[in-house]
Amino acid sequence: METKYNPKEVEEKIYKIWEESGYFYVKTNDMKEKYVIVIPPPNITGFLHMGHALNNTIQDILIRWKRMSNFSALWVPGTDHAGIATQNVVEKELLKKGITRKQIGREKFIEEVWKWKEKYGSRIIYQLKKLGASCDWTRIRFTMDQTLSNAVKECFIRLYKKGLIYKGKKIINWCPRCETALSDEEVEYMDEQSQLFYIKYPLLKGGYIEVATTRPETMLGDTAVAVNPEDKRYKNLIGEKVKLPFVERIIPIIADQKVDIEFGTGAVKITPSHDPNDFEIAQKHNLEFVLIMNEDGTMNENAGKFSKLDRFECRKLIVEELKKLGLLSKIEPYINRVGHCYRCDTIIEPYLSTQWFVKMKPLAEPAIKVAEQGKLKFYPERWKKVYLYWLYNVKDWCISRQIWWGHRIPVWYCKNNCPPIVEKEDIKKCPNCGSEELKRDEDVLDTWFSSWLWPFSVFGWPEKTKDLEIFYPTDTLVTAQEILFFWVARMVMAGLEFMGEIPFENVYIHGTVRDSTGKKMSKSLGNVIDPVEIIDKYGADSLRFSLISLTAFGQDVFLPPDFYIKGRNFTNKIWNSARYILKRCEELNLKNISFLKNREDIEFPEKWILIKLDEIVEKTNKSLEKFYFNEGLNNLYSFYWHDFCDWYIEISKVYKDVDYIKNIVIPVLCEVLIVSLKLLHPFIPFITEQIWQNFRKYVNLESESITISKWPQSTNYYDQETLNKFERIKDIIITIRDVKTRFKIPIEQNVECFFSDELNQLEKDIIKKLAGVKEIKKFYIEKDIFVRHLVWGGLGISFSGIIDISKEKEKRLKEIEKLKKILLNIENRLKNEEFIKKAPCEVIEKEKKKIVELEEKIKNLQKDIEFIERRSE
RNA sequence: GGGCGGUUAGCUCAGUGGUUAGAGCACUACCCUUACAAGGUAGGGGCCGCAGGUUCAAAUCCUGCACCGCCUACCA
Repeated sequence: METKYNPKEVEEKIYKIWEESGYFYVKTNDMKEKYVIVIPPPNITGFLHMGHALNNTIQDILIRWKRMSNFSALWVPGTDHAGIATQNVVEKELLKKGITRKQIGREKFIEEVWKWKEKYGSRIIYQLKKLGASCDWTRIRFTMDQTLSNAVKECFIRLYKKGLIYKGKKIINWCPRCETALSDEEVEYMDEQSQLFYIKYPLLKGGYIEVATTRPETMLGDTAVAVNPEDKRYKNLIGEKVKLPFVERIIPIIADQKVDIEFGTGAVKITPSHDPNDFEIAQKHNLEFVLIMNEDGTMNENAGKFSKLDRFECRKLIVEELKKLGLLSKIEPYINRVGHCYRCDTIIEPYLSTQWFVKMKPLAEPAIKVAEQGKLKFYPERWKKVYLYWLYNVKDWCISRQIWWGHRIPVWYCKNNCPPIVEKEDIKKCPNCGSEELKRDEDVLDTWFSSWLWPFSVFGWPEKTKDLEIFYPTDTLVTAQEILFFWVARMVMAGLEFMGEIPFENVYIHGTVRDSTGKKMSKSLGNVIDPVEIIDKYGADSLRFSLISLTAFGQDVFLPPDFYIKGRNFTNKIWNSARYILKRCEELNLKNISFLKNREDIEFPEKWILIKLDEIVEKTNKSLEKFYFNEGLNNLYSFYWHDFCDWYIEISKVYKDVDYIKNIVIPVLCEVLIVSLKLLHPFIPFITEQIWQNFRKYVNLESESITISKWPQSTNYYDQETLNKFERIKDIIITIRDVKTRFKIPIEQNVECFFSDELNQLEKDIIKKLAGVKEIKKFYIEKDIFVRHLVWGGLGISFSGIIDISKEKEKRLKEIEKLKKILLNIENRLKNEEFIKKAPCEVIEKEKKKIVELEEKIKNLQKDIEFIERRSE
């Protein structure tokens, strides 16, 4: 074994073995209790980023833990076809060759997308494997697979027949660059510095009414001006007519409660085809609908002389012309929220359009119930409120997209105006009139319309497959807050609607990974830390360890650029400690080492580390059960490094009795190592597997791979006396080291020590080795001995030439002062009747004990001072 | 506007009412002691954002405030 751990050599090789051995494959004919996670399918266009790394590490921890705990643990992987994103990527590729999608046509374009998918679509899968994800790759799914497409069609048809899917003309979010409708969730709002324009609209009877708007170009589509019926300023104008500048349309002034008297001028222009509120008002008042834009964001013929202009060019021009006409009374700076396309960042246009919608209220009701009743659990729980709030206010879901890549809507229209035909199989004839002149709906479905079926479509729904029967519902969903509405809420609705059961019981929502200043990591900000780069340089284990160790339960994590160091150092520590133990096995030529069956006849250091080991098993289980991954991992870190390496392994070097070493020390070292490896394996799978393999030559290990080994159980091994004994030795050693450091005596320079209490030979040997002591003698006071008084007794250290003894006195005086303060506090607490009355007994007992301890400590310090004073006389 | 989260060591963060508030990194001193310098030993460093309150007891619970971040909403 090398002195430095080299993850690069190890990880790739090990992953291959895991995959080939089929450890991640779950057989349905040999089922134990199941534990199922379906992956949040990454986009085929995606690259692994820190968010993925965190998300998938957490899933892997859960799955590996459950797999070792004797569950049939299934993690279903897959990818998402990501309609708009993928279409954009492929379009850009084609454009490099000077080809547009419209030139080659729909069929050819889709072929191109499939080609692209075959080439690059599994990039992210490859990266997940690098991370160590133990998915069952035999069950990998893609949202455009035949079976999943079938599920989408089935879902569409069922909802359509139930009247939950309808086609309607409404204001939707339109992306003029992607030239498609978007759902409300796909729009990202950003506060932007814009302007509020105050425009005078000429009244037919003479004079003006002034309106305020942020989008003056939409005035070309105005069909009314609205005021609040209570507004005294405008009461007499209600029913009057306005002559709209430029288009010269005569439009009415109407009254509506919704108009805010306080805002702007109190009069609002109504553009029913380009604003959701105006749309509603227009419906109520039977106003005209005038669409003034083309799908690409240019003005259409209704815009008169402004037609063909881009919408923002048009805005500029309109403002100029209004100025010329003297109709622009003022411009105020104004901050408002502007919607952007979440795929291409283009400013969204609210746009009147005919689209397909899902009626959400009936689907939301059961999804609300399961959360309210606590059947669906959120970790951290606060997300339940967010989830419910969204569902209480849910609006209909616009599911049609005017793009080519995706699931095409299974609807045909007959030339003879028959009702739309909704069918799973492609049809040739109208079932109504027999006409063969049918036209299929051009649109495809929102990508999330396939994702919301994911927890059962991956198992073959609507076919009644064995997988579906066994694995649905799944157990835990691990995801980020960003897609709570997009995906989680909708999956719950779909699960309840189509399967009659929630798709998962636990929703664990982890934080967002940000840079060290709190910003989201994004390519455009240039603040991205690339996980793949870190895996290549320092190993997946380093990345996983550092990420999990830093990420508190449900909290966002701010990553400093050197965050991987903790994991890198720790894996190296594990590596070297294992190397040491292995070397000792080798030297003694030991084979088939078994763990101790009998823990009676062993010395206290062995007992101590085994007690500590038992304790860490229990702690780890508790942390994992509550999804407190960082707590679990940091406890393991501290146990392994500080208890095991710093203390026990060092003590293991003390023993000279070869039989005891062979029969007791080595088996204990091996047991602690192996059990620790198991506990660490879900977090850092590669290095733990590699060491497991290295030890198979020497230790009787239950399985050929740690991946399929048995998860440790605590045995309630405990003994207070051993713990006390160990603490005493620790205290003595630390004190000697401290004194030596203080007096600049090198650790390796052996000194003489004197101790008043009894010490057995083993204890003496341990102290000698770990504190650098030549000999330990019975305590007595002599001139050139430096004395420290411990709770356990007087400790003297022989030395020549103390450098500054007055500093020692000062230090003790300071310490006494501090302790006296604490002592006074506790004494007052104990004098307090309320405290005695109300505090639990054990707390009071604890406080009393503390007093004794503090008094003892103070006494010892005073003895030290007396000694120092006597010496310096 | 509403909601949620955060504010603890120089930095990134733990701390789920009960000792004298912790970790990693960074820092200081001494050590290449044959598992490990990606290491060892010892150490320095905190009005726990501010102001009140509840409690025998508050970093922890409550209220208000300040600042940072996020999510949401039809003030055009």
